[in-house]
Amino acid sequence: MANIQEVAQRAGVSVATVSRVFNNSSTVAKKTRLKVEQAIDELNYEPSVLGRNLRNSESRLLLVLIPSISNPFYSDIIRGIEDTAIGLGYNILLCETDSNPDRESIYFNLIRNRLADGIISMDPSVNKNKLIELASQYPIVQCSEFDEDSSISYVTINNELAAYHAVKHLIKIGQKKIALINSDEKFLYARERRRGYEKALNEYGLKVEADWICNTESLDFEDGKRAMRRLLDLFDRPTAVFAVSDMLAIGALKEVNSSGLRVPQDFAMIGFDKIAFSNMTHPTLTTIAQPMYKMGCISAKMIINKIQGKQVESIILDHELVIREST
Amino acid sequence: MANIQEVAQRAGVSVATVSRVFNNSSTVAKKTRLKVEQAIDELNYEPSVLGRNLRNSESRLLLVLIPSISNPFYSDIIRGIEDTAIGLGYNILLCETDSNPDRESIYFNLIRNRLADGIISMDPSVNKNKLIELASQYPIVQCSEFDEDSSISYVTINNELAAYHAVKHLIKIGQKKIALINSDEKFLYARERRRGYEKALNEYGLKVEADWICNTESLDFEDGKRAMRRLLDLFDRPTAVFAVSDMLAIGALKEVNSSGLRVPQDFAMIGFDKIAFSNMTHPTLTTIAQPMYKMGCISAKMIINKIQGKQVESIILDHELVIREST
DNA sequence: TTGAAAGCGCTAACAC
DNA sequence: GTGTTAGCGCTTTCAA
Repeated sequence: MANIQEVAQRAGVSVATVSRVFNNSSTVAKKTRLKVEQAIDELNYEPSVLGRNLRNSESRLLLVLIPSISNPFYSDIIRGIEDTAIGLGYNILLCETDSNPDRESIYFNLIRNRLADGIISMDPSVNKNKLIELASQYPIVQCSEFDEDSSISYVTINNELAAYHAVKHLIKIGQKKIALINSDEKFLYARERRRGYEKALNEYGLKVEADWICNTESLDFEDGKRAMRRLLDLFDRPTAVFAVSDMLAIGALKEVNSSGLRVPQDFAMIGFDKIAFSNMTHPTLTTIAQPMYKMGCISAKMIINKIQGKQVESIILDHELVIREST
Repeated sequence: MANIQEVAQRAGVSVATVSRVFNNSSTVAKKTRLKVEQAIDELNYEPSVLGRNLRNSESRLLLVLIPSISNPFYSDIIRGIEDTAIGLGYNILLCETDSNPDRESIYFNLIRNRLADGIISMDPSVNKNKLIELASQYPIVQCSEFDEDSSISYVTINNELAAYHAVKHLIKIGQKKIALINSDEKFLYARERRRGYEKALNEYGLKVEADWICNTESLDFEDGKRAMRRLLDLFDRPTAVFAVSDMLAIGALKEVNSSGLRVPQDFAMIGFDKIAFSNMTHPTLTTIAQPMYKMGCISAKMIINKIQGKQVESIILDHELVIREST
């Protein structure tokens, strides 16, 4: 593969001129530019990002940390990030952390190695202290997840209000015995969504039953199934469930279906996230939509602004109730 | 962030010695090594990958091209690639091409820019000629997809045989009217799976009905639904379907469910891929499992061998029939 | 066992 | 408008 030297030689100019042509520096005569462009074509030349980045100490690469790419929740966010970042001349390194601290440090080192210019983190169980420490030296933003007490900028939704709307919808369609399938409340969003759930119940004079609140270990289909099993085994069964994630709701739905109850006639179900699958279940799932694509776009814009030294502010976006067959 | 210079200064040695310590060169005295290691610790030094790579003209980065991260088919493969690659000192750049040639060239340029050392492509609709041209200059392997007439190494399964097994399973459980929901036959795997379908029918004296073969535009849920709708509207309806992808099968299943037919009593369904979601449907989906994780591991090993100049050979792996509720 | 120095490919400051 | 050259951070030869 040709380098800038050979192009310069072939075009009969200096390397500086070749560089100027590539960077659209205006101070190149048309004739010279033409000569150079021809040489570039002939040699099929592409500048080495390595050389350029070393010189400029930037890589134009963004790290995107996610726990698992198999979680469809992240698809649209990532598309938003990619579209925005590529438009602004940055490329994306998708990093699957598996919520594993070792995996995570590998990726953290990538930014300390200057192989990436910034990080967008969507990992809720990220090593908090390390992230905060890193954020004091390098550009970092959080998307969807965030820490209340750190100064890392974020983009997210109002989880409490969204949960409140979900539960209120169940109440409005006549449900009185509403259970909550929540994830581990070590996560901020889980605590917030629980608050929203309780707020709606209180507002309509419904009692919060401890038995009707399940906490799952993770957000998998199986967790949803298990939680639903537990609820159906209760003496005083609920007749509706608000699950804090569609995957949990889909697991719960599967369990309800298997038990012979009909949805929505005998049982109502509402999820959270509006993942693509939530429209493929039988029946389709009512859910809360987060503006994922937009969240991705904004977080990309945010991190790039931060990299370029601009001031950035955290943003809270609106959610939307999507009513489908399950309620 | 400290650089090698500062570490050398602090340790009272030359930069060459610091480099030796970092690269485990044996020719460093214990005492010197200790001094250097202390300086490294104190300054919290991490070598710049940019500098190192420029010098060595390697990046230890692998590109993984996939059409869409939201397709769960790729999850396990990618996990296999990651586990293997990270173990061998390489990091992964996940590239979503959206099957968009423009997107694709961005990533192709990354390797021409020496920002990546090799490519694992899983994109079936990749610009074939460009990929072949690139493969003549850079290390490239194909995973799952491949071209019969190119010399690019690949790892895949025997698609014809797998389809044959799927259809044979339907026949064995008494099905006689078996439809095929296939994707676009511009893809090699689609042509191969069709051959397997026809072979099984022929072997058991069942006629191949043109009406019972649907080709879909892409592999989405909606395509499966549409295809199933068409089949159910036929005067002479099939009573079983082999879909060449779980997503298509799940769409078809949804349509069957909605039409009031019961699965598996009135209608049998078999998919392909064993994506996680195929176990979450109602009823759960019988499917053909590809050894995805293993495919990932092998393709990673393969590309790294290729990068290191070793000879590599294409591999065909075994598949497995997973019988669940839908048949 | 260690150091000096060249050079990987590029950009930008400076000179002409 | 263009060329010369220093230097980004590192590894590796060569010499001591």
